[in-house]
Amino acid sequence: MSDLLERLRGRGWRMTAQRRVVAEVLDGEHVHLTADEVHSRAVGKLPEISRATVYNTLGELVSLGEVLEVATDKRAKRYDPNAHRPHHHLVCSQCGAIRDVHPNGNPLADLPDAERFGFTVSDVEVTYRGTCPNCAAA
Amino acid sequence: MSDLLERLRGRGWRMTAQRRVVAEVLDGEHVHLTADEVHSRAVGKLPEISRATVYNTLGELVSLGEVLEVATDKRAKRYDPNAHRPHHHLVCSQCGAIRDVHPNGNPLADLPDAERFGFTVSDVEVTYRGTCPNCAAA
DNA sequence: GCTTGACTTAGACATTGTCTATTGTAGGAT
DNA sequence: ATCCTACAATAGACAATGTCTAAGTCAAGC
Ligand SMILES: [Mn+2]
Ligand SMILES: [Mn+2]
Ligand SMILES: [Zn+2]
Ligand SMILES: [Zn+2]
Repeated sequence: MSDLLERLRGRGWRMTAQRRVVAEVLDGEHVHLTADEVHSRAVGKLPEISRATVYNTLGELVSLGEVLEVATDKRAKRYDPNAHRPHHHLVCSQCGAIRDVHPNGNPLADLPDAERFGFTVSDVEVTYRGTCPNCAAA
Repeated sequence: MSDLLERLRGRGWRMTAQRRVVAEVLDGEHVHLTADEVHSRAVGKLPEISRATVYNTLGELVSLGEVLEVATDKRAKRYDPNAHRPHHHLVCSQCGAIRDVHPNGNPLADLPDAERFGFTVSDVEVTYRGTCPNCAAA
């Protein structure tokens, strides 16, 4: 995720301790944290960071296209740093675990013209739901 | 939607004015209202109905499988009375208009085993995004 | 090292959702 | 028809999530 920091510097971002910490927290695979989860973890690394800064930074990262907002959970938005490799999500209905998945085919092509109601369709989001191995064992 | 009221009576529901009004508000095609939108419209028909009752009634309808919660909008849950005919959604990114759509194929079959991480996958939700004819004209 | 405008902060406020204690009533019993 | 009572509705407190503002701070260019 240091390449992210590079890109952001290139876009004129001031590199503050807060932004570095948010970027660190978002680093990794299958990361889909809520804003307050990002805040908690950020506080672990930089105790004085505020909620407002976390919300601001996440909002900026989304505007820049470096992070995606996903709605897999019907309560809070989740923030996904895996913005540069298109993918969908598989969610455990019991524990909420989320994995990135790459289905075959192109779901966009499966929407017939007759079902488009004159819309220009540009994007599709697929959420699979089920039970993860951990929850199935229990 | 009077068949809905019949089914609910069959399930032991007391028929109150409030529940009738919520059912009326949810009647129709392509209806995907937030709880507070349901409340506003219900107030138009029965001014003294409370927010709590609307939330309670919607929650019960969801538990009974008569209404679906959908997460097409990343802020509030939306309530969909079209629970008995499986479908997906097409959303205008600008004005938020939502249409029910029926894509070809079975997206569940498009998720390879290697991409299931040991989950038992039971359901899939597809959200198409684009621009509606109204917003395109403006 | 200054300066300055971008950044951070605390906390108020807004929206969405949940819960409880009290009051009301639908629908069966009489 | 009236009474009873368990179920339902209500007001409003509380919780969770998200937005905004005014004031203080500091990264980065000079
Ligand atoms: Mn993801
Ligand atoms: Mn629908
Ligand atoms: Zn699980
Ligand atoms: Zn539109």
